[in-house]
Amino acid sequence: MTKAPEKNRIRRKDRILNAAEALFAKHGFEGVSMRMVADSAEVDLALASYHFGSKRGLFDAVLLRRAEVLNDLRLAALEKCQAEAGGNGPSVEAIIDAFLHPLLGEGLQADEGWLHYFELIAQVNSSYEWGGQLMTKYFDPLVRKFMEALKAALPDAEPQDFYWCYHFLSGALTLTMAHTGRIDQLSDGAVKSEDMVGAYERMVPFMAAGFKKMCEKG
Amino acid sequence: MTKAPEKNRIRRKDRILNAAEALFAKHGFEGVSMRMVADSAEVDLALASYHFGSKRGLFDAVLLRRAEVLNDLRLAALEKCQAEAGGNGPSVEAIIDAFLHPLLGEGLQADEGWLHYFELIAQVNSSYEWGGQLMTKYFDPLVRKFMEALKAALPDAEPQDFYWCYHFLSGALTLTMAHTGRIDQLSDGAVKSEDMVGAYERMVPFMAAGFKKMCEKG
DNA sequence: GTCTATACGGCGATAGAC
DNA sequence: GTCTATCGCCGTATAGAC
Repeated sequence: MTKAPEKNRIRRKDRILNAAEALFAKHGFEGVSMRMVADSAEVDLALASYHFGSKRGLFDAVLLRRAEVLNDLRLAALEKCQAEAGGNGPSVEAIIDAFLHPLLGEGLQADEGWLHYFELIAQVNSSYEWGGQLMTKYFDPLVRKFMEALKAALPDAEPQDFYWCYHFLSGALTLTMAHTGRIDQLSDGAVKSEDMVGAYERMVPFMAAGFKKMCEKG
Repeated sequence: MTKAPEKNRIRRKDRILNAAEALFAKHGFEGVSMRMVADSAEVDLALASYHFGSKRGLFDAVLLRRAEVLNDLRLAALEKCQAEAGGNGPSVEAIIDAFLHPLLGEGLQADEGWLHYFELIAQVNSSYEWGGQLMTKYFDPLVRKFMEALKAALPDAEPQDFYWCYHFLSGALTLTMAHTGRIDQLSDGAVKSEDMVGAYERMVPFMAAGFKKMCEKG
C-alpha cells in the first residue's frame, strides 16, 4: 500500500545491471558514468552506489552475473560430448564445438542482454588493463577443464604449441563477439558481423585444423 | 639565443605522442586524461591541445603515425614474396608470413613505442565503439591487397568462408599483441605473452591450415 | 611555441530525510 | 530502498601574457 511491491525492488537492481551492461559494452568502463547508468535505467543516481558500492563493484557484478551461467552451459556441453564419446574420449572438433556451441544455443543470440555481455567480454579480453586479471578470474577454472580434454585428444602436443593454439582460438572468438562491423566493410557486405551462426560453423573446422596441424606428430 | 632550438620544438610534440601512446595502450581512450599525458611527457597541459586540437585529435595522431610505417613494411613484404614466387603466385603460408613477419622485423619488438602501439591496436580492434571505423580507415586499404593475393592462392574459396578466415586471423593476432598475461597464467608459465616470436612461429602454420581447410575444395 | 590562469561542467561518492 | 542535496575533485578546452 505504502510502497511498491517486492517485485519492484528486484526489478530496479536488475534494471541497473542491464543498463550498465549495455553501456559498458559500447563505451568501456571508463567511458561510462554512474549518471549515464542511472538515467538509462530510469533510476536515481544514488541507487547504483547503494546496491553495488562503487562503479567498480557494479562492473564486477555485471561480469559475474552471466559468467556463472555461461560456465555452467559450457561445462554441461563438455560433459555431454565426453559421455557420448567412446573410450578414447571426444575428438578435437567435438571439444571445440562444446566450447563454442553454448554461445549460440538456449536463445542467447536472441537475447539483447547476452549480446551486450559478449561485446563487453570481447573488450575485456583484449584490454591490457583487465584482460589478464578478469578473464583468468571468471573463465579460466572452466577453460582448464577444456584444456584437459584437448590434451587427451592431442596426446603428442607440446605445451607451448598447445597453449598458443588456445590463445588463437580465444582471440578469434572474442573478436567475433565484439560485433565491430569491420568484416562487413572489408568483405563489401558478403559477411555480417552479427551472423554468429555463420562464424561458428566456420570456426569449429578452422580451429580444429589449426590445433591438429600444430599439435599432432608427423 | 632567445629560445630553445628547433630540435626542441619537435621533441616536445613527439614526447606528447609517445606519452599518449603508452597511456592509451594501458588505459584506453577514456581512461586517459590530457593532464596525465602532459605530466607523463613533462610538458605543459595546454601544449597538447595546441598541437593536436583536442584529445580525440591526439588519439588519431597516435594511431596514424605508426600505421603508415607498418603499412609500408607489410606492403614491401607482400611484394617481395610475390616477386620470389613463380607464375602461380605465393603460397598461403608465404602470404600470411608476409602479413605477420613485419611485426617482428626491423627491431619493432625491441622498441617500447611499437609495443605500446600494438597494445593499443589490440584494444581498438575489439572495441565496439571504434573497431569497425578506425581499423577500416587505417588498415583495410592494405589488407585488401593481402586479400587479393590470398584469393589467387585459394581460387576455390567462397567469399563468406574466406572473409571469416581472415577475421579469425585478425582476432588471434590482435589478442597476441595485447600482451594481457592471461595465457601465462593459464599455461602455468609455459607460455609468455611477450614471446612474439613464439606466437609468430605457430600462427603462420596454424592459420594456413585453417584457411586451407575452409577454402580448398575436397 | 610555451606557460599561467581559469572557466565551466561532469565526476564518484555520501549524508541524511523519508 | 529511495531520493534530495551537496562536497570536493578532475575533466577538456581556451584566453591571453610572454
